[in-house]
Amino acid sequence: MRAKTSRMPAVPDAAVGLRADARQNRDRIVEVARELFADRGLDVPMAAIARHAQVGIATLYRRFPTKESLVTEVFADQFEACVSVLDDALADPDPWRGFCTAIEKVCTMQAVDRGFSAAFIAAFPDAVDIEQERDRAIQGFAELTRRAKETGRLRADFVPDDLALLLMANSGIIAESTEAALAASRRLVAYLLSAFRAEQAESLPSPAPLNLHDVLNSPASTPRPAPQAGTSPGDPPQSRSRNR
Amino acid sequence: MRAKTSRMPAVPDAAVGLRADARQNRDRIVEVARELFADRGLDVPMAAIARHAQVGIATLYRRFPTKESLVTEVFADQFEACVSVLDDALADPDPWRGFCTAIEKVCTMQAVDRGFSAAFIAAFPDAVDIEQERDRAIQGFAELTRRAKETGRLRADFVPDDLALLLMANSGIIAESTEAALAASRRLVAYLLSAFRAEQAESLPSPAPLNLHDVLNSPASTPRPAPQAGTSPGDPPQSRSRNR
DNA sequence: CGATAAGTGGAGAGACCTATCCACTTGGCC
DNA sequence: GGCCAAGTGGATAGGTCTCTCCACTTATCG
Repeated sequence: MRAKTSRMPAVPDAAVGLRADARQNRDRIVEVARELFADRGLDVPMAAIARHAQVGIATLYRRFPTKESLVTEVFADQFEACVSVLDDALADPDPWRGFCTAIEKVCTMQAVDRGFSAAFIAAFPDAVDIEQERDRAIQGFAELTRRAKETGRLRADFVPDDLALLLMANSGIIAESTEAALAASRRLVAYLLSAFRAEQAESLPSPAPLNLHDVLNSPASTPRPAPQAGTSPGDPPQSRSRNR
Repeated sequence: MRAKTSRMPAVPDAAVGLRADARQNRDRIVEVARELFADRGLDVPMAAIARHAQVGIATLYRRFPTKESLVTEVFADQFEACVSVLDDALADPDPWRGFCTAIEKVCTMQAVDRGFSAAFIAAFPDAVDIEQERDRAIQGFAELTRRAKETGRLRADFVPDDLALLLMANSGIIAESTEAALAASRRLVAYLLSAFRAEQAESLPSPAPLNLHDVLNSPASTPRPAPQAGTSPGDPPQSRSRNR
């Protein structure tokens, strides 16, 4: 399975029939977008991306019809990196160590890259090939969890969905500077890994509050226009005459 | 110190010289705002708040010249509730138990109220009276930490600023439904409290990554216009002639 | 009861942001 | 070289949002 080496750009699939200059532009767009997303978060305006990539907005939008599609493309390989972190973890002869380092690595990636964190937690609503990877990742982590429990180092009442908990918690750690975020994330992860160890099995409250599948998929806090409490239906004017 | 009973509206200070009807409106605005913030987050439009409170936007803005001021007002007493949670904790004869329940309570408040969570983490840039309370809270928590360590139940390398870590992490736990968020938060807190116990003192990475004082004060992820990557200075057009 | 300061609603100014349109350019094949 | 499909930039439409302005209404006090 997965014959292709799968790592690095390797022609992003959608950039095949493009004219040379067009492709160069496309590449620069993605590159610039990745950088901007990383340190300003997902809500940098499309205009800023275009400007930094030195193309017109139109060009940007022809290549990526919607902002979401750009986000998806940009983070597709970041997600793949996560998957390969998991592969490494599964390959580790010591499952507990694999478990710990996998979590540490992914959380570091999250802490270092604002946009990645947001995109990761938020939405890959379409992204077909990602969807596949995602399921593989979930299964892989379940397997890793099982093995780690088998060694007796991971507490028995840990559930794979707790990873969702951890990822969301870690995503809350967003400091002014990247360094601070990284340090904070590291300490949080250290605390949590310590809590995951089998030794102190003080009973935990509920078994599975958040679903890992959802966290890695459902649309959530993406650039989407935000909850919207305005003119939307279900917001009746409610009479209460006064004045006039 | 703090002679006044301090709990419940008790005339919010700024609503003293108001005409009867005006004051009624003001109260309704705050009440409605609290509800909306709680379940839709801080970015409900001012218009929606005005509509629900059945006043014109102008009224809303005369009472609260800026959205931030409304947010501040709304969460001032919620913050006070936190402070009193801390007082309770300090009054507990068992410091470790006080420590745990204080954290549990505050995190529950955060999980149950989207807006509170955001406002808490985010910004009280002006709010003079809050500032005072905040310092008191920080000192109080430091004292609680000290006592809890003294009992030997809290690990020695815990630092008060770790509360900032915990609060930010907990704020990352925002699910679709409030119940899910609550359950998730509870489990996260349980994990973390377990990690805070003295027994497993596996060494932690860095001592103090986030500053509690900043987390409770500095402007951050408030409704503020968002990072802004657009026309702002330091975003040069960068020549790269092509076309035209 | 009336005068008047206090209070009010809603239109709209000014910023942003995503996304579209269209007249113009240019790479690449003959 | 020249043709033309492929590619391009910038103006702008259309949507939000916060906050301002001003002509009108009403509580309150003598």
